[in-house]
Amino acid sequence: MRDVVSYNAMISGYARNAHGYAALNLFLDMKRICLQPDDFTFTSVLSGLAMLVNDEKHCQQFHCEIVKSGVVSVVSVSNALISVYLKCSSWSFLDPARQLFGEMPEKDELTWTTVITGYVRRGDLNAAKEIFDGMVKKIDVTWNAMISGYVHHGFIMEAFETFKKMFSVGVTLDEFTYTSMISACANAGLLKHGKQLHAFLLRTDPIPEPEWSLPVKNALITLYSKCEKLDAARRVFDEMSIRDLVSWNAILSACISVGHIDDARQLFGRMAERNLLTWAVMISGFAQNGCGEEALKLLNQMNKEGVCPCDYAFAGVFTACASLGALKHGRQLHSQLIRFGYESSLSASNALMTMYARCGNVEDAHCVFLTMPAVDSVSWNAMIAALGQHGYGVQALELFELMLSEGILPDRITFLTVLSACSHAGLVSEGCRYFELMDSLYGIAPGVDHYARLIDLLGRAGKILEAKDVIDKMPYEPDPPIWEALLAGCRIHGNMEMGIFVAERLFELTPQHDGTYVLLSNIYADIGRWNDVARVRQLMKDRGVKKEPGCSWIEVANKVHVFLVDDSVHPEVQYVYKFLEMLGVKMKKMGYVPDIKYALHDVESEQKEYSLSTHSEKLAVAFGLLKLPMGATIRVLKNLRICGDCHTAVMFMSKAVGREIVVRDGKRFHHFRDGECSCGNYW
DNA sequence: ATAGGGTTAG
Repeated sequence: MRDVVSYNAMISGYARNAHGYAALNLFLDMKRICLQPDDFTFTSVLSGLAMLVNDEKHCQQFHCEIVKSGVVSVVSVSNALISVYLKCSSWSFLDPARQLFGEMPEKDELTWTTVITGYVRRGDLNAAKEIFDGMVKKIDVTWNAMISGYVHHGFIMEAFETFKKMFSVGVTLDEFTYTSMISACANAGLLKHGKQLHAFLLRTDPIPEPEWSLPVKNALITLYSKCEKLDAARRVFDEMSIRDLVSWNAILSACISVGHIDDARQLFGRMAERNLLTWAVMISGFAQNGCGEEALKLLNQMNKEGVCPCDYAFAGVFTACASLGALKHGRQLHSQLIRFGYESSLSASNALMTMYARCGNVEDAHCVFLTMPAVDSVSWNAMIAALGQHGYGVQALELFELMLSEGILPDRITFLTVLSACSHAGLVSEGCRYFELMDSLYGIAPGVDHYARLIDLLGRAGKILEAKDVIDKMPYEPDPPIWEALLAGCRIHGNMEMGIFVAERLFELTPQHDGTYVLLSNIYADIGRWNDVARVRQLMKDRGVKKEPGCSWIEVANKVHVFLVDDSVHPEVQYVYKFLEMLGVKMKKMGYVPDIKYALHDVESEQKEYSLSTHSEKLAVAFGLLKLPMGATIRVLKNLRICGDCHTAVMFMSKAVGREIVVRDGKRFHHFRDGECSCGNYW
């Protein structure tokens, strides 16, 4: 015969196995045959319902039933009811839970802890804390729940305070406590504290190290990884006797974050099991480390293996397309993104914006920005940066002001992009003003990287002495980017004396960096001191410094064509040379004079002109003119900064052929149209 | 009732 006891057994069996509705049906069944449910029945059905998401209707129904049945004073029943209330996503369900909690004549640890974790999960740490403080007999789970709540919501100080208190009142720390605290240290980059926890765990924990739970060790991998201690992370990983997917993903992202892409590739290959996270990490890892093609291939492989890419994977491939300048490919992926239904994904859209911008297409970037259903500070920063890189300094600042007026607080990245935007557009006084405001109004202390932008801004504008003055007074030791910015200013404005001084500093700091030699020799070349040019070149040779070869590329018919200086590899390069020769005649008639001083070599003038005319950017532009359909914008990408002569030449080309030409160099974008460049010769 | 792995902006 079916009696209450047998129903209860079945219901609790269903509930334990997450069959909430099956449990519910049995309960209704009981009522149909007029069996009176008891407190155990209610507890079981409710715990089944708690496993379902967001069943608000049954929640309220049960509340009434329970009150009618008179079992509301049974602690386990009320506990279960509270827990179901707290699983509902709507805020209006907090109040009945809270009220029930207040009305309970008797509460146990579970009651308190359930309510606390309910609030923690909603991110209301203050409410959680209030209840926590009112709890007299706190158990370890309660402490751990509070700590993990603080950690998850970024309240590191509070997590530490709670941890200290827990320790001082003599509650035994368990692996939950350690895991949360170690991950707190990882998030905040607190290596010292993290290491102390690790050591403390080794010294005092009764559980021997090999038997520590996986989460503790996984958290340790992340701790060392986030603190840039790859060796330590690797050691933890290698010494684990059992590893799960989380361990593998953790060590994988550890390798990627320090740029060890070969190790990452190898680990990825060795993984017996992968999930969406694995793929996404690997794809963006490739993208960030200059392996764009591999990132794209991996997305294909993912599809082939029947794994549906998540939005993070898309963010990764957009980053890849951005660095490759693969606009067509990026567009195709954009439509795939929409087909997969991720168009409102924040991270994918942010990456998408940058993809369009870095492929030379600010308009589409702006379009993405405007149509995003929700934006965050990353989106604002990306759009401001896009405008700045393309030389639209005024628009960048307007957007920045709009951001402020919408109440979005700028962060340190925002100011980096704002300062660059000013620098590219020659907005000196504006840049200086924002630099001041950064600290005084927004409380962001400028970092050495902000100073480098300021130096760049002043240096480009010819305010070399002011820039030097800033360096002398700033609260940092000048690092190479600071000196490089100043040297570039000296180069533009022909300040030889300061240039030599700065070059000396750089020779001390980074003797292997080719840029210093190139800039210094250009300074000498500007004023015709060919002996010094030769001396610098010799110095380079003696020290074994190789100049990074210039290379440019262009996408034609979904294929990327790469050109090197004096290219002889590209199958159609001979046509390109011929075309350039013809075009050169027309350009010279229009007034183009090759600027020979940009050649590094001190050779005969005629040869100089020849060697200049074969810079990779000219080849790529010419190839685009030959191959792309009439009227299409030519988009060329270059690894180094565009040379002065090429810049002039492309201006003339744009006029001679009546085409728009966009060149992305190592620093920024140049939009050539009708003989002019968007940078206003200011780059 | 409590724990571990990710993304996008420079």
